[in-house]
Amino acid sequence: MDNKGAPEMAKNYNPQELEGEIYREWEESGAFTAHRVEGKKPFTIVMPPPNITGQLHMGHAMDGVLQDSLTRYHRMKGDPTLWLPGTDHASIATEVKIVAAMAKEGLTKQDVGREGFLERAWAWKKEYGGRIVRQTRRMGNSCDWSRERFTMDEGCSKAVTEVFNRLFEKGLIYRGNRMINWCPCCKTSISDAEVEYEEQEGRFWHLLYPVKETGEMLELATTRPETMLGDTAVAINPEDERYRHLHGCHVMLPLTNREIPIVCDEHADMEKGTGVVKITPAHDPNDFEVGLRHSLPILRVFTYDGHMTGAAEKAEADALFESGKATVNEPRVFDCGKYAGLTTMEARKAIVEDLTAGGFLKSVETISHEVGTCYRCHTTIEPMVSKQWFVKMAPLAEPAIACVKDGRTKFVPERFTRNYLSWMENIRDWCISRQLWWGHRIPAWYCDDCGETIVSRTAPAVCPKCGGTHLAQDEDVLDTWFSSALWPFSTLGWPVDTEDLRYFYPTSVLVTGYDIIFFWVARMIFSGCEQMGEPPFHTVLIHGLVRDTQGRKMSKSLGNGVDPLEVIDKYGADALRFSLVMGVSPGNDMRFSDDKVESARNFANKIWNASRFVLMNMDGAAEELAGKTFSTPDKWILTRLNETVRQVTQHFEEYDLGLAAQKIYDFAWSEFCDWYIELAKVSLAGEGRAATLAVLRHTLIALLKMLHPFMPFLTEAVYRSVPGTEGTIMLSSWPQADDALCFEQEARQMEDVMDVIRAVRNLRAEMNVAVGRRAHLIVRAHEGHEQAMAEAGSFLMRLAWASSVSLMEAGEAAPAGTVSCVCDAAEVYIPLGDLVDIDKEIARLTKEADGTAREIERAEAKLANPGFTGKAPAQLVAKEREKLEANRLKLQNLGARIEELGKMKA
RNA sequence: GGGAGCAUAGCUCAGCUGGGAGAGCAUCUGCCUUACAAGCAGAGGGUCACAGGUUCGAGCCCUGUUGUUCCCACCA
Repeated sequence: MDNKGAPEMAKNYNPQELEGEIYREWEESGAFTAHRVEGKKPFTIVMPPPNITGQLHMGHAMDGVLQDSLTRYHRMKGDPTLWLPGTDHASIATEVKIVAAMAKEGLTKQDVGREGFLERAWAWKKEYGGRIVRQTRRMGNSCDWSRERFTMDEGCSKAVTEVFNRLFEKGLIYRGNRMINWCPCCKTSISDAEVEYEEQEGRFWHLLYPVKETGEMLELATTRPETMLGDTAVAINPEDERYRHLHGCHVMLPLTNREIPIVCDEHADMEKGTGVVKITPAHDPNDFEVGLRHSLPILRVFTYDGHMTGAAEKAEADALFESGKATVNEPRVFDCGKYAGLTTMEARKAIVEDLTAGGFLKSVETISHEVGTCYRCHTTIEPMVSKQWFVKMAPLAEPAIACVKDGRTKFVPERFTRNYLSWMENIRDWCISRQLWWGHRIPAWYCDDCGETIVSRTAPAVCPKCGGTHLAQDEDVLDTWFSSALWPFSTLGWPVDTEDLRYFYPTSVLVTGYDIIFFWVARMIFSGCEQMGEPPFHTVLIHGLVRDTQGRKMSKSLGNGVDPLEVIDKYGADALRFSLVMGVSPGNDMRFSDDKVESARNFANKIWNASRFVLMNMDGAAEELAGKTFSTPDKWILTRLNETVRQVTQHFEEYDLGLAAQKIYDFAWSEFCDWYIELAKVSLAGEGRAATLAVLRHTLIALLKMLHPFMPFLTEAVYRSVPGTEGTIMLSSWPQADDALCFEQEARQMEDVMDVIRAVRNLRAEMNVAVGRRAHLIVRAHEGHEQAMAEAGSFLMRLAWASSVSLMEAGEAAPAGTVSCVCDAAEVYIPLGDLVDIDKEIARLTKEADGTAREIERAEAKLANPGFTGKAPAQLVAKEREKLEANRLKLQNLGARIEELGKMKA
């Protein structure tokens, strides 16, 4: 790319004309492609792969902007930078969508079969994965598309198989009958992390179970009376004096006439209710544990699709036992008889009715309690005993805890560390098998002949145990998070020892929302520690959720989601990007509103026009700073720029992107545009033109560079038009703070002049003097500011709308018929003829004098305090003294002026 | 039951290791001043939730209270 001259620039920035073209050029030129440079430390981010369920939403947009900003910043700093993109097959979420889509055609999974279903799934992936990638491009994200991955591509699938085998070989993966969370709607198990608890109103049924030995009625309470058919015991606390006489006794389970034991178990809490609790090992996690401790039968009464079991289910289970294939903890099944086939809710109603009729219901109470629901479909979760694959977590959690505790992995903001640790420290085994079709099929085969389980990297031909050939692969697939857990290294080539893997792993920063710390971040950390020997990233940058204008979560069902593409169409990608970072702080939610995008768009336009001004004046020539003599405004803006570069860089280093954006915004608008460009108009007309052109160019370039990570398109478009620039701004160098371009003293002097200008503007506005009415200014410089004020004339003319400026000697009497303002560096008199009202003028100045007097009083009190002068930093005390002196002087000047006016009046 | 966040201008939010409170939007006034009306120059508007404490000094640190949001937890 050769950047030459300024093209005709439109009066308003028009992003639509530029963005697509610029992105194409970036991509075609290979600017996004990461290159390994031996000896240089890389900066790596792996993109949290969006689900291929649909399209990107605002949350993705923000997530992407943060990552792209960091990526672009590091690329400009010269780090070999890789941002690796990809998508996630999202097993359950996608399957649910496809099933719903098929339902519209009147088809079910069974209708099309596994093969047919997977065909549809891949077609879905092609369509929606492609859409997501297109959206990501439109956001301007500079990811390395040559390294794009998909969780189910060949490499990632190999990684999954490899990890499964390794963990199995180490005994960290096992299969067994355990209590799992069953979603009767999705018809699959889900992990603990996938259960969302919702507060629901429920009932508390107080039941009466007759004790066989004593004939008394034992009262207990339950929220789920329909589970009672599966009760295999009643528990009391061994310490409970109330029931000591019942140790070793039995109850007759109502409606079934089944005799079940009364067991003593710590689980029964004496403080709660009657201290008696029914035990249903097949349908309650606690009861399952109690059942294990007391070797109670596990009796299932629900089918996997939410109905009561009957004769058929019972026969099936019995056959399993008879064939000897039932494994440990395999549940028996109860034939619910008259309730068989009812849904659990129907059964509840019927059972409660029957209990009432039989005199077994004592009372009903309304309560509100937390109910577990499926995070995908929000159906109430049914705890079930089921044969599933699990990852043994305790050994894996250990190093994952250690690396966060010893700081090898840090959370930003830090408070999420505690969250992570408490989860990891209390982790339970992870149920990884899913009764779904879309996903990585579990690499386990079962021998029909001898029942052997074979876990293998490739499909075995014969059973290693019996030599039989009747092998069938496990029907289930893995939890979608099993493959995303490997993302930081599977995407770099693992298990193959690739150069990318060696160079880019561990990655630098992981950027994601706090809502998936448990699902994903935690699992990546323990997977990285286990497979790679070191955690997958050194920093986890956590951001909040994007909410709507009313603070609600954006969601499909509420219909309050905002499509990033629509916003881009209307305001441009840069405006959207900027609105998603400006003023947000790490870890906190933000509200999205059109107002924010609009103001970001306005900012983009401001930059565009400031650039237009600079380029117009440059007229194609690239003035350099070297050898120039700078004016005071030149030195001021260079000093301010220097400070801004320093601060912005620091904010980037600390991941405070919101503050970085804010600093750039303030500098660009309030200092560069509002002041420097206006001041520059003066010197551009005079002999300082070349120097000012050089400073304008220098400052503009630095500003564009700092802004580039947030507004890549605009800054690129302008940068190319700046004479003397080469190539793309993307690959230009990040600005450096430079002490040689720091002029503190002149900068202060400039601020003094700006003060005077503000005071005059203020005065004029207060007196309603139109800009068109130019006025003569008489300036009386205060001691030490004579030189500065002598030089300030031209600036006052232009920025304070003076017709002429004259200087007054210190001792000279103030002119009559003027209004005045008193600043630190000078006082200014403005003859405004008939606009001047001496009484009003006296009142105005008196008010200001009063304020100044109060200010002096405050400072005096502070300085009289030995605590302050003794303990506060010397610099601060000095500053306070300086301020006091200045105010004393000001008060004196104001007093003199008021007195003068008083005499004039008389 | 534990833990965390938030509470600052009318609204949405910033505020770095404590040293006289800021922005955007909205409101009001005056301006098409030759980069920009998507703009310019001004103005008004805050007991920084409440109560204590530490400190010479607290929006910021500590304790408690209230309100609010969220996370975790096997309260049958």
